[in-house]
Amino acid sequence: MLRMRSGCPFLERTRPGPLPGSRRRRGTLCGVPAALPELLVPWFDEHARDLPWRRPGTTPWGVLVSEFMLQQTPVSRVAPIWVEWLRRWPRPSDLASAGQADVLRAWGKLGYPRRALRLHAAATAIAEVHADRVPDDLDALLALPGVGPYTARAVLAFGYRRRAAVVDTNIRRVIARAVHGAGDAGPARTAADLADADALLPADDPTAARFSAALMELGACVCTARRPRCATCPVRQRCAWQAAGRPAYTGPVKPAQRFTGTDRQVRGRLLDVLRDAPGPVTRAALDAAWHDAGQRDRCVLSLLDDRLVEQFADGRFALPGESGPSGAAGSGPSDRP
DNA sequence: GACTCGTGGTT
DNA sequence: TAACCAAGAGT
Repeated sequence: MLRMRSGCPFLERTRPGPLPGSRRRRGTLCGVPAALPELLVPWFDEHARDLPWRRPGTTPWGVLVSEFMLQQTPVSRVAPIWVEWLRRWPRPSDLASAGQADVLRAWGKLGYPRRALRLHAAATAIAEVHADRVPDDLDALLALPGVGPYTARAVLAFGYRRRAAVVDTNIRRVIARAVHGAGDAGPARTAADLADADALLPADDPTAARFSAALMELGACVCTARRPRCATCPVRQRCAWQAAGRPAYTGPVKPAQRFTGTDRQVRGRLLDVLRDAPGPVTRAALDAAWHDAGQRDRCVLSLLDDRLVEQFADGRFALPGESGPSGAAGSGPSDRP
């Protein structure tokens, strides 16, 4: 049974009967909450940030690249890298033709460099399997490496202007507050989160796509995690969290993620050495990157395992695909640890 | 479902 | 200033 929570203005039905395809299970909103799109889309028309991947002429490929880069990485750091990538590799086949070492260097310090390899692999698949056109089909997108539930739907919505429920950290937070009246989203409930987001979407494709972008923008710029700017929020009058007196988040607290001293820091240091080097480096060069030999070796192994690093028969290390010692037979990357 | 995977700006 | 946070995906 779906129960209307008190003070939840977006749960008002705007159509008399059940909607086609709507299911009345827990976590699904009943009816179309029309107020949210009508408030948010005009606000977005006026306040949307001028991000490079939102400019006219951006292709679905450009959108896909932006979504890869934006996975867990702030807009301000992605923007300049995205511009350079799209200038250098304007089509999937252009990226597919590049070497992995060049791709990893162009990725720079965006973080999570496995994303760069996955994007390269996705570009290869798009070029070879999809005739160099980014798929506009959900399952085909999900089959691409590095493309998960969020990115696949984001490409549909922002690349093809289709009605697709995108669920990211921003939208989860906005829904938690404006719709459910909670202080924050809490742990992901994938199916229910998707149903919530879908229930908010207007029926037609372009408006739904625009609305999804507006929801994310609201979460990124107004309904922020730390200090939400409720005074300037276009949804304030209809926000369940406001109506409830902005109660504090009460759900489980996720343990703070550390970085200093972790394998992630060590891997980052090691990769940084290889990115900055013009070619293969000796083990001694990597030794200088981290003091703890045991942890260092473990991280080198994991980088080799992730195909972010290669080792040559002469013992030296390099980014994948980088040319090894010249003229020496059998000097290519070794599969041995 | 809990962990892991980079990096740097903000509070 | 240490902690929090940022358009998630893969295992």
